Parts: sequence; C-alpha cells; structure tokens
Amino acid sequence: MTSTRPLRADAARNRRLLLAAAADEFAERGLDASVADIARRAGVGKGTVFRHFPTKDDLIAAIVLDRIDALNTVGERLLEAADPGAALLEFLTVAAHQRQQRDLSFLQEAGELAPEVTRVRTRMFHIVQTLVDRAREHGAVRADVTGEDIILLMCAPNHVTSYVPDAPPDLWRRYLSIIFDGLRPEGAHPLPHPPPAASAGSSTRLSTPP
Amino acid sequence: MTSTRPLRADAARNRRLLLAAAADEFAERGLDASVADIARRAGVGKGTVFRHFPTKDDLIAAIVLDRIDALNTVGERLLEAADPGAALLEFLTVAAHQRQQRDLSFLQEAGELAPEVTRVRTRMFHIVQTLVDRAREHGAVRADVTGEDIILLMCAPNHVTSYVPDAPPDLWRRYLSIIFDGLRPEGAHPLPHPPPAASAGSSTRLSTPP
Amino acid sequence: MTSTRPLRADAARNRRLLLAAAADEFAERGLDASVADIARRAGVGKGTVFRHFPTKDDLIAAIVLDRIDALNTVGERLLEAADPGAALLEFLTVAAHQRQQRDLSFLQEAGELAPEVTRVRTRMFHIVQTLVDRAREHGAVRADVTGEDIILLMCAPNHVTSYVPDAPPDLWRRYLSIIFDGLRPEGAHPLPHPPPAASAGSSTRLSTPP
Amino acid sequence: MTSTRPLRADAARNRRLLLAAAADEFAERGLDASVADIARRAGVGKGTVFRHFPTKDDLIAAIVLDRIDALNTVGERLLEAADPGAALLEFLTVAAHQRQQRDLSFLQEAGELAPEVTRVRTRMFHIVQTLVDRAREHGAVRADVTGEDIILLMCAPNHVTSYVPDAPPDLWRRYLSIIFDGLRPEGAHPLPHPPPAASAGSSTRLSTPP
DNA sequence: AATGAATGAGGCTTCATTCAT
DNA sequence: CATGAATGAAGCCTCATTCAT
Repeated sequence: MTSTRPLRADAARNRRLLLAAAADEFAERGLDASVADIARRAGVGKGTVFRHFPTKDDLIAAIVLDRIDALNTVGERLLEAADPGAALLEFLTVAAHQRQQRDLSFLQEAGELAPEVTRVRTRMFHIVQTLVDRAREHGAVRADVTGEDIILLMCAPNHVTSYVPDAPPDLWRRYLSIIFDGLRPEGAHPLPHPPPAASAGSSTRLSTPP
Repeated sequence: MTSTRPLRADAARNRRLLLAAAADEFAERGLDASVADIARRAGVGKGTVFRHFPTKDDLIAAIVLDRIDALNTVGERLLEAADPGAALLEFLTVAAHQRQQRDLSFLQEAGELAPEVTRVRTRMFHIVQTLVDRAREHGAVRADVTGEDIILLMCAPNHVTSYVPDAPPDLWRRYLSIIFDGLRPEGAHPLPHPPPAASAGSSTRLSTPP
Repeated sequence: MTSTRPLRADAARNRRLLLAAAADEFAERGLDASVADIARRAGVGKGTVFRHFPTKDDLIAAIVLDRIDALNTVGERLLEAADPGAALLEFLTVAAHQRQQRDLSFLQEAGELAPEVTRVRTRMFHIVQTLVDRAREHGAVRADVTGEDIILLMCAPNHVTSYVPDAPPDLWRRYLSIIFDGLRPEGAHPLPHPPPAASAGSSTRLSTPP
Repeated sequence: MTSTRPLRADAARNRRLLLAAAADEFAERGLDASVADIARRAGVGKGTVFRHFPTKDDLIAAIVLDRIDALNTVGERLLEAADPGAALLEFLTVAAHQRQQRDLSFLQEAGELAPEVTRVRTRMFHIVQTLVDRAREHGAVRADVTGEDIILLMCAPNHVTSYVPDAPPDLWRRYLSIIFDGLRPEGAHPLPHPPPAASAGSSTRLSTPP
C-alpha cells in the first residue's frame, strides 16, 4: 500500500478520473459532496470509488496530496530564482492562483489526514522556510517574519475574497498585495506576539491549506 | 424584535441556554453539529429547540444576529473616539477577539439568513465605512483602502491561526498586526485590482463574517 | 363525567368554540388536523383543548356525537310524516345535505369511539329501521331492503362526489336519486347476498357515518 | 416504463416484495402506514424502500398504477363482449372485487400522483365511457347515465360495506346489485342534477378510485 | 475488477400530551 | 382555570459503506 505498486492501466485512468471529479464536486458542493455524486460525475460506479479510496477521508487525503505536491514542484523551482523577494511573492501568487481556481481549503478539516500528507507537507515547510530565509537576508521581508507565518498567511487572500458573492477572478491579487505590503520591512511595527512554532522541526504540526 | 412579546421567564432562560449551547456545539463540531446534540448540551428536549427556532437555519440566524449586534454596539461607541486610526484598529481587535473565543464565521454560509440579519449587517457596513473614512482622512490608513476591504480582511487574522493545532489564544494579534501594517500609508505599493463594490449601497451584498 | 354536570358559563362557551373549530379544521385538513391548529382557530390555548377533551379521540367522539344527534332529531320528526316513502327519502336527503356541508365521515375511523356514541347510534338505528319498515309497508321501497342497508347506503351519495375535484354543491342529489331508484320495487332484481345483520339487536355493531 | 432498463434479478424481486408489503400495510393501517413498517414487512432495510421509490408518494403512485392497469386489462377485454349490459356489470364486479380484497381507494388522495398515473387513468376513462355507451345503446342502462357517473359510483359498493365491522367477503355484491338496479331504464325517475363533466375530455380531472 | 443494490445509523422536523407558571 | 412551554416518540429521508452479482 505505502509502496506504490504499479496500477493497471484502466485502474490508473479511473483513479485520475475520480480525483478530478471529486475535486470538482467538492469545489462546487463543499465538504458535504456525496460519494454518489462524485462517482456519477466520474462516470464510474459507487463501488469503484471505495475500491480506490477505502474511505471518503482517504479520497480527500489524495486530493490534498496532489495539490500540495503541485505547489512543491513550483516552490522547488523558485528556490533557485535570482531575486529572493520576487521568488517569495511569486510562490504566494501561484498558491493563491491555484486556490482561486478551485478552493478546497476546507478539505484539510476532514478527519486525520494520511501520513502521506504529512510527508509532502513537511517538504513544503522546508521550501517555504528557505524561500523566506533568503528573502529576509535580501531585505525583502521584515526581520521578525518566519516561514510559519508565511505558511499561515498563504490562504488569507482567497479566504478574504470568499465573502464576496461573485468575486472577480483576480480580486485576491488586491489582498495578497496588501498583506505582502505588511510583510515588508518599510514601516513595520513591532509584532505583539511571537510566531507559532519557533523550533524548525515542530512546524510539521501545522496543517497546510491545500 | 418583530412584535415579540416578553418571553416567559423560563422560556427566556431556555432560549439563552440554547443559543449558548448551539454556539458551543457549532464552534466545536462545525456547521454539521446536530440539533440533538445542541439540545442535549442545553439540557432541554429536542422539541424545545424547534419551539424557539422552527428551523436549524433560524437557530443559526439568531446566533449570527447576536454576534453582529454585539460588534455593532462596540463600533458605535468607537465612532466617537478621539484617534480615528486607533479606533479602527480597536474595532478590528475586538472583532478578532470575539471570533477567537468562538469561530463561527462559517455560519453565514448556511441558507438564506433572515431579513433581520441583513438589517444588522447593513448597519455594520455603515459603521465600518465611517471608521475607515475617518481613519483615512487622518492619514492612519492608505488612500486606496475602502470600507469593503476592511470588512473582508476582518476575518483574516483568525482564519490564519485556524491552521495552528493548539494555537496560543493571542496568536491572532500577530497577524492582525502584520495585516494592519499592510494597511498603513508608509511603504504602500499600488494595488493591482480595484476594491469589490465601488458604490456604497451595493456593499450589502457582501456576506459578513459573524 | 358520564352524568352531565353543569358547566360554568365560560367553560361551556369554550367547549362550543372548540367543537366548531375542530369540525372546521377536520373538514379542511382531514384527520391529521393538529390539535394546535384547532386551539388556535378556537382562540384558546392548547392546554384548554385537553382540559375539555382529554384526548384527541375524545374530541372526535364529541363531534361525531353532535352530528348523529342532529340527524336523530330530524329522524324523529319524520317518523310521524304522512307519506312514509317521502319521509325516508327526506331523511336521506337531510343526511347527505349535512355531510355535504362538512364531510366528516372519516372521523369514525379514529380509535374506539366513546360509549356515548354507541348510545346515539343505537337510537339512530331504531329510527331508520322504523322509517324503512313503514316505507316498505307502503310499497315505497322493495321488500328485500332492510334498515341496515339504508344505514350503509346513507353515505354513498357524498362519497361518490368526493372524487370530483370541485364538485357543484348539489351534485350528490344526482347520485342519491340513482341509488334511491335502485331501492324502489319497480324493476328490482333479486339480491345476491343477504343483508348484514339479520337480528335487530346486533345492528348496533355497524359503525355510523357521522 | 420511461426508459427503465431491466432491473437486476434481486432488485426486481425486492421491488415486487415492497409493492406487496406496502399494499398490505396501507390496507391495514391506512395512509399513515409508516415506511419503516413497510420495509420490515417486506423483509428489507428502510433504505431499500427509498432506492426503489425515492418518496413515499412515489411508492403510492406505483401501487395505484398497478391497480388501475389491472382493471384496464380486464376492461379492454370486455369491450368486445357480446352482451354490453352484462359487460358493464362484469366490469363493475371485477372492480369491486379487486377493491374488496384490499381497499386502497384512499391512496389517490396522497400528493400529486405521477404523470404515469394520469395516463392509465385517462385510458380507464375511455374504456368505461365506451362500455357505458354500448350498454346504453342496447337499452341496458338508462339514457341519462354517463361514463363519469359510473366511474364515480364504482367505489360505492365497497365503501358501503366498509361500515360493517366484519363484513362477509361478498357483501358488496348486494349493494352493487342495488345500485345497478338504479342504473336500469325500468322505473327510472328523472335526475335532479346534471352529470359532472359533460365534455369527454375534461373527465380526466376526476380522480380515480384505484 | 466494476457495478450498483442493500443497509442502517443518524439528521431534521411534527405533534399529541404533560405540567409549570 | 387557562396558558403555552417542554417533551420525546415517531416519521421521512440521506448517505457512507458493504457485498452479491
């Protein structure tokens, strides 16, 4: 199970169909999207869903996994960018853009996510940590801001726009801009509270907005 | 409110118990908290819930109403504060504090909220609008920020901390501070997108984080 | 209880109001009319309903009682009419007319009716029995028809029209006429089955359409 | 019917079991028979009822449909009988016999019945209409009686016997005989009210006793 | 391996009836 | 006495999950 065994060709196809259908349904109907609807949307039987994902929570975990993974890929590329400040802003922009297309941030609330998820999440923490460290060294962000802060603030621009009924697709850019301005060294006021997890290792406990 | 005659003593007590129990259950279990659990927690029968709130949505609306009302009371007082910048920050602090004690922001998504709710919500918009206008005139916030922006950003500090498993109770202050720094005129970068509802009246369509 | 004790003036008034309101509600909503609605329509509290009628079934029994009693009053007068055939037809006409104004025939299905009801019912059987006997002696109805037959056929005209969505108020007269033609001696065919309760006494067991 | 692919063997069996159990329960308990009891009686889970009939009303409609359909089959055969008068009497006899075994006439009152029902009902109207027309031409029934009249009177014999506690199974034959005598030309008196729906088409509005 | 039928726990709501005010 | 608040059983229905086909 944990070791990826080779899936039969059609099984792999169904798996992909299911993940896509599930993401769509969740995005449209929220966490209460029914397994039956997901199956119908994927064009497979209900039983097939449970063959691939023994539990609804497992299905959710798989979706979350995919999305974090996609972000990690981008993040890894940005680690080698020339301008560290721009790289961090770019990362946040990509993350918000991903979430704007389909907001699945609520998925993380569903049950304990699989250990798989913890792994990619840890990877992401390291990436963001590094992006922030480099940006800080270049004076692009204020000294008192940590990688954890960025992880947490990552969802904010989209969350903010979720209160606008028919928000224009790019509205989140406005709020990402405001928040990023708050992260800059110019005109920064001292922060009234220390960041959440000071030690590097413990940061794994933060949940990640997918 | 609408011609509600004074509730009998015990009925009023039960109503209070129910609202408190419901708020607790919702805060702990999310929107899917069951009416049965709420009744049990309030120490009343299931039927009593429906005497006071014919529908689960009605119950939710009552909670939302109470919370917005409480905010409005604070906001009205702050309208007459000496320092407009401090007043706005204070308002956001109170709002975040309320939400930190019990995050019920998801309640607004539940079904069409009663017209009552729309009323207090509109009142709140006016208050925030005014607070922001005055703060802007005093140079406490940047010129390109509107009342709608503030309404939308109001929830962000708490939303951010919701990703931290056992967040310290005051962690939100850190993020409110960062975000408020982003609202200041010093070091502000031009915003890439116009604010959501330019005209004052249409702001009613925004949903309010309770 | 069984012996009629003098009701206080206002209590008697409430009782009357309740019976009227209940009859109206039942006629409009069927057997499932709720006690709460009846109370509201009568302009009294729900508790008052149960003070007068300990059980919903008791309330129903009281209504049934009143209606049968009213019929009996008419029937007794008709016992002394000059033309026995016309008298029987008149009785059936009055019965159908009563039911047309408010069809409560379904009430008899509700739970075991009180012994009170049995009493007036028995009285009614005797009356109809006599009306039929006299009509038969005068050659107005066929020889093989009994009082029980008439009791049973009494509801038929209204029942028949109940299938017509917005039946004209007097449509029942058409079917009473057809059925009554079937009761006449002219052109009568032999009946393939004996009447239900041959012995006079046992007829009490028939339920009476109120 | 509407594109229903052939049900799986066990599903078809359950569907049959359910329809039978439901008919039994409704006959015994009336319209308020509970879905849970029906499921128990059919020996299936509650959920299975809703798989086959998404709504209680749908279940009722299916029962009604079956019964009307059965009558139609008989009626169609009788259209070609040699003696039109006997054919009409036979039809009424079969109808009453069906209803005697299980009186479900009250089912038609339940919610808007499916369009399917309207279809078979219309078919039945045509059949009865034709049976009556032919009987009238042969002088078997009086000239002033219409197809609608017959539809409406169809339930009467059973309704009449419903007032007899432990009625002998064939008692209805007695009242069908009496009523049919009223339909004959011999000794007919003029009817005091026109029949309900004079035009052929509008007869669809009558509800049909299933 | 895929399907979809079956299951039953659990959700919301109604209502007759009891009981404190 | 009258009132209406409280109760809890029962009803209809949904849905994640299991299992026969």
